[in-house]
Amino acid sequence: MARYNPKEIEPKWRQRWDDEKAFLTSADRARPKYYVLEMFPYPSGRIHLGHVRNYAMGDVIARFKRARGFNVLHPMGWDAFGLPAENAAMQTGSHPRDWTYANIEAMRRELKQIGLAIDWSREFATCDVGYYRWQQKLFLDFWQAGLVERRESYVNWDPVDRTVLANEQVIDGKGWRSGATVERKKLSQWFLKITDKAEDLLAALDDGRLKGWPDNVRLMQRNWIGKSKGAVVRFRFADGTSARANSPSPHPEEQKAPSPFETLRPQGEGAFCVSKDAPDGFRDVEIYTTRPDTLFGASFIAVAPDHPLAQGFAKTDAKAAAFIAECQKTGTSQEAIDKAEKKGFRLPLNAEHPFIDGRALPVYIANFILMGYGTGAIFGCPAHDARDLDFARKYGLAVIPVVLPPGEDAASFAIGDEPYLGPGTLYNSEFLDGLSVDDAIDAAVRKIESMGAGRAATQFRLRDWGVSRQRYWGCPIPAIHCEKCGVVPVPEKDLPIILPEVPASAFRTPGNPLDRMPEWRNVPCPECRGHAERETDTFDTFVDSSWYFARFAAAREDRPLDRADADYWLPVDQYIGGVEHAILHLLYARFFIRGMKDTGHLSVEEPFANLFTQGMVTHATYRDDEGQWLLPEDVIVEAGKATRADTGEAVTIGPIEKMSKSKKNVVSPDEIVSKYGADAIRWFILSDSPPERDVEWTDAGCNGAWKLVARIWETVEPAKGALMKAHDLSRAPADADIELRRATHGAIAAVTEDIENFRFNKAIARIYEFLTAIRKAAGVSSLSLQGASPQEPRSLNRPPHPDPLPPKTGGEGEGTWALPEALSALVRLIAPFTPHLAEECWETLGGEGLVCNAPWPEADPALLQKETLILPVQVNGKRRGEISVAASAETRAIESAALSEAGVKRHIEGLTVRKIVVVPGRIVNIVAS
RNA sequence: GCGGGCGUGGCGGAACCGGUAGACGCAACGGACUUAAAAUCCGUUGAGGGCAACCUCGUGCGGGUUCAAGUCCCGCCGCCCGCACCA
Repeated sequence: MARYNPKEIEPKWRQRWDDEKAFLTSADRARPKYYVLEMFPYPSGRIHLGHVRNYAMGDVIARFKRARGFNVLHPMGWDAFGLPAENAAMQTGSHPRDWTYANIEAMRRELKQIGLAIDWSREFATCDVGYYRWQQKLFLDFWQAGLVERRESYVNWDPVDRTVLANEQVIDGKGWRSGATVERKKLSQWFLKITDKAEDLLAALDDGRLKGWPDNVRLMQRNWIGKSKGAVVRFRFADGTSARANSPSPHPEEQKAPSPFETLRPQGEGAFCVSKDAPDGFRDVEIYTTRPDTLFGASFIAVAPDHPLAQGFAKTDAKAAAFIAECQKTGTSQEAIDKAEKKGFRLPLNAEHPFIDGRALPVYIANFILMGYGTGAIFGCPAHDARDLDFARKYGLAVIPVVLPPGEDAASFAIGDEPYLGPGTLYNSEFLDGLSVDDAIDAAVRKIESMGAGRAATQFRLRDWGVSRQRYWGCPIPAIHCEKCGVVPVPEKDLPIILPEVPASAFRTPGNPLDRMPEWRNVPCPECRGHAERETDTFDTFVDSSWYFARFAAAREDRPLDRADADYWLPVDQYIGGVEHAILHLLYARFFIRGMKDTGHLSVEEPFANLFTQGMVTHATYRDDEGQWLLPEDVIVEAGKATRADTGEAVTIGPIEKMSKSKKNVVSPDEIVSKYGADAIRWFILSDSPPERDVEWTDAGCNGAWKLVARIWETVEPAKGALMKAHDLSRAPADADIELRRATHGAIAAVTEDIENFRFNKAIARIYEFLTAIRKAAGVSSLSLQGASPQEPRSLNRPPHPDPLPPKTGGEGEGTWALPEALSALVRLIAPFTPHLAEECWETLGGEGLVCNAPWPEADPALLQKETLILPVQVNGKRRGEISVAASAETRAIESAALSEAGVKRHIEGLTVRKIVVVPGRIVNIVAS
C-alpha cells in the first residue's frame, strides 16, 4: 500500500475545489444562512501559527455548517492600512502600497495552502480604493447624521517624527521609535460620537442581544463604557475667605465662630454671591458625585489641574502654576500613578456647603482629580472614600462619618485607616438621618434639585473616538478647510478622495507626506470656490475594520452596501478572533453598525451574534550562553536538554510564551506544511487544548497528528470502493457489526455536539476512539479489510450482546455491513478538520461527488441507547463492584442484583443495610453500618 | 486596589445538572518486526502495598453540606487575565 503523501494529494484537492468553485457562496436563499468570519489579518508579510489556528477554527465551522445544509458565507480580506507599511517604506525605500500588496500576495498563497473553504471571490483589502471610497461616503453620512465632531483634544505628539502617537506607542514618556520625549499637544481632531450610543451599547450587553458573546468580553465592555449614576452639585464660593488661604482648613467644629458667609446664603432664586478671590467669572464650581448621600461628610472641594478654575488661578498665581506644572510632569504610567502621593494646592477660596449653613469647605487643586471624568471636580468625603481619606489625613482635614455600618454604635464608631464603603444607616446628616444609603441618595438628589443646586446625572467613562491620524497610509478623511466657510464636507460627487502618489523617498522625512503636497492639498472650497485646503489626516485603521464584514456580505460597485444582501447575511453568525480585540475593535464595530443603521445602510442592530475568542499559540523559548534568542529550528531538544544544531553548545530552555519575532520562538507554517501537510497542522492545532485556551506548539505533537492522518489512510485504503458495493443482506449481522454500528452512531452524535459547542479537542478525542473501534472491528467484520492487523482483536472476546438490534435495510451501506457505514461516517466526520485527507478517502471509498458537498452524517437515536447498563455499586460511597442490568430493569431488581454482587457482599458482611440509593442509569450506593 | 477566571498524573487536557476521577493525545517504559536503526504494530503507565484476588491514599490547603464532592458552601494559599486615582 502506498504511503499517504500529502505533498501530492493536498494540492490536487485544492485544485479540484477551485475548478469546481466549491466554496463560491451561492445565492440560494431557500436554505438558512450562516455567516462565519475570522478577524481578517494585517498583511505583515507572513502567516503565523496564530493565524492558522484562527482560520482553522473558522474553517471547521464553515465546513460543518455547509454539510448541515446551511448557505455559508466564509470570506477573507486584508486589514491593509497602517503604520508598519510606512515604517517599511522608511527602512527599505519601498512604497507602502507596493510593500502591502506584495505581502498580501505572499500571505494569500500561504493561506491557500491551509485548504480553507473560503469564497475568495469576495476578497478585498481595505487599502483598495473600491473599499475606502465607500468608507468616505459612510463618514459623510455619519457627519450629516450628527455622529461626527471636530474638536480640540490632547494627543501624544512626537516632536521628532512630527506625528501623533497612540498611547501604546509611548514608552516611559518617549516615542517608541524616535526616543524623543513625547509632548502633550492640543490638536483639532476628528471624533466619532460613540458616546451618543453609550446607553445602547451598554444595554445590549445585558438584554440578550449579545447572549452569544463570552461573559468576560461583555464584562470588559461594560467596564469600559463605565456607566455611573449620581449627581452634579454646584458649590458656591464664599466671600472673604482668602485670609486663611494657605493654612489647612480647621476642623469644622472650630469654625463655629461668626461665619462670614452665613449672611451670604442666597435670598432666593438668582441670588449669587461672587467671591472676590476667584478669577473673573467663577462664582461656583460644579462637582460630580455618585454618593450624594455622603454630602454631610464633605470636608473639602478639589479640582483637576486642567480645570478652568485652576487654570484661572495659574494666570496670576505663580505658585499655583508651578503646582499644576508639577502635576502634569507625573507620568501617566500605571506605576507612576500607583506611587504618586496625593497632593493638593490650597486655593484662596472656600465653598459653601449646600445643606449646612456656615460650613466652609476649602478648595484645592489636587493631582488625583481627572479633568476628563465627570466635571473635573469633586467634593471630598474622607470617611467614605479611600482617596479622600488619604488626602484629608495629609492635610489635616475633618473626617466625618455619615454612614453607620450595621451593628455599630453611633457614639463609638470612628474611621481609622480605612474608609467605610459599605451599606449602612445615615447619621450626622440632618434630614437624611436614619435612611439607607440608597434611599439617602434619592433623598439628597431630590433636595439638591429642589434647591436648584444641582441635578441627577449619569456619567460614562467611555470617550468619543478620535479617528484622526497624521499619516499617509490610511483612508483620507473627506473634508476641506476653507478660510471663509470653515470645515466643509467633500461633496459626494467628488468622491473618492484618492491617496495621491508620493515617491517612496517621501517617507524618510518625518511627518505626514500629505502635508507637503500642495498640488493635492490646495483645492477650491466646494461652497464659496475660494481658496481652501484638504484635510490631510487619515482615518484610524480601526475605522477600516469597523464595517468590512458588512462589505464582504453585500459589496456593490456603486454603493457601500446592498441593503437586501446586508440584511440577509448580517449579523455575522460566528465571529472568531483574539481576545485582545475585546474592547476596541468589537466596540467600534458595534458603534459603526448603529451609525450605519441610522443612516439607512442596513437594518441589523448588532454586527456579531456569536463571538468566540481563541487562545494563542505558544512555544518554548531558547537562548544561548550569551543570552541571544534562538529559533526552534536551530535547536535540538533531546531528553529535556537542548543544544545548538550547528555547534552542539548547550542551550537554555526558557518559559513557554506566545510566539513572537522578538523571542524567536516562531515556527513557520510554510515549513510545517511541507514537512507534514496542511491536514496534520490543522489537526494538531485544534486537538490538544480547548480552543479558548493557549496551545503549545510542539513538533512531537504535530508528528502525532501526522501519524493519525497516515493511520486513517491505512484504515480506509483497503476498503476501496466499499461505498459502491452491493451488500449481502441475507447474512445475519455479527455481534461485532452491532458493536461497530453503536460506535459509529455514538461518534456521530458526540462529534456533532462537540463541534456545535466549539469543543474541537473533544471532537478529536472522539474521532480517535472511533478510529480505534473501526480498526478493531475491521479484523473480523463481515467486510474485512485486506492487510488489516492479523491478530484477533481482544474486544471481540466479550460475551454476545443479549439483544442485538435487527439490521436495517436500505441505502448507502446502512445497517447491513457495519464497516462501510462506519468508514463513510468517519470520513465525513474528519472532513472539517482534515479536508484533503477526507476527499482522498471519500474518492477511494467510492463516495459520490466531493466530500465537502456531502451531507453531515445523522446519528440514529435507536443506536445510542443501550439495552444493558453496567452500573457501579458503592458501599458507603466507595466503589466495590459493578453489575450488569437491563436498561429497563426496575429499582427493586437493581437493588437485589447489587446486594448479591460478590464484592458488595464482602463489604456489607456483618453490617446492617440502612438505605439503598439507586440513581437510574448511573450508580447504586448501599449505605450500611 | 477593583473586577473576572483558574488550580486534576511526567505534560496538554477529559469528567453532562453532585453519581465509576484521569477519556483522548503527547512523553516514558516493555515487547513484536529488523543484521541494525527509523517507521509501524501490540502492551504498560496517578501514588503506595500485595504472588494474586484485592486493599489504602489521591483533583492547591483547611473546614462544612450530602447516601455520594474535582463539581456545592465557608475560610486560606497560589497563578492568570482585564481595568486602574473614574469621584
